[in-house]
Amino acid sequence: MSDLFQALAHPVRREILAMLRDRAMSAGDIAEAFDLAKPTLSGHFSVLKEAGLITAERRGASLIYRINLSVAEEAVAGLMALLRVAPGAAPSRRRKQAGGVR
Amino acid sequence: MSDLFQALAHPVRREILAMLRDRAMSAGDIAEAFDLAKPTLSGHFSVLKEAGLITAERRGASLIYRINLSVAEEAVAGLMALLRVAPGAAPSRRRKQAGGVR
DNA sequence: ACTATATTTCGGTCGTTGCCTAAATAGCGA
DNA sequence: TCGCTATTTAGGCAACGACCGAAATATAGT
Repeated sequence: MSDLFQALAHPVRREILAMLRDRAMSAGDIAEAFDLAKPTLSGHFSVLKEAGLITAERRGASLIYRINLSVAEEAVAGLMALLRVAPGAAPSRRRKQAGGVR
Repeated sequence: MSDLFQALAHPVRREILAMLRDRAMSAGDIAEAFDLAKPTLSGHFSVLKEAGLITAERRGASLIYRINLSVAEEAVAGLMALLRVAPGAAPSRRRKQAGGVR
């Protein structure tokens, strides 16, 4: 779970996930979308793969990356569980929350 | 949005949010739950407050922290939008995803 | 005004992350 | 096998984040 949030913490990695959400792409194609060196992107791929958010498949000389939907959903579910917010929750209908201090 | 994910990236901060989800607590009370120095926790509070995830209210010499549900929901909504996963989504009913590479 | 309590701000250390260039690896076609 | 393309690994450096102890600030009570 911690790896998941860690992976999601970097804007470039989130953008990569958003791109892969549309379609599978090669490392090179993804890299072209950013103004960063290829090795830097490769490092980001590594973090995402380690977290399980993406998978790689070799196709010729290229590596095709795809998003792993089940893990992505796990991330969302984990965050919802942590904050205990309902899915389609409207502007917070004030679920029961113990007074605590006040 | 980036501040939100950044704030959620640290396990201690996530735990703080989970605690505050139950009830509002003073800085000291929260600090007691961790084996960390007070200044360290104070730094975490600062990050969470900056992200809008918590708010502080002074009560005597103490500072009472509360979670900000609407921002918490915004975080969940943001993650769902990024990954485009449905809320109660079962084990991924394979939404349409362009073939892209194959 | 002084003291005690609660919390933050300050200054510094240390490990990690993000980025780069250069070099290594992997696959493919001639 | 050689050469070409695609991508990763290695090495190094600057910036950042997390942590601590000490000092500063804020509030309340005496």
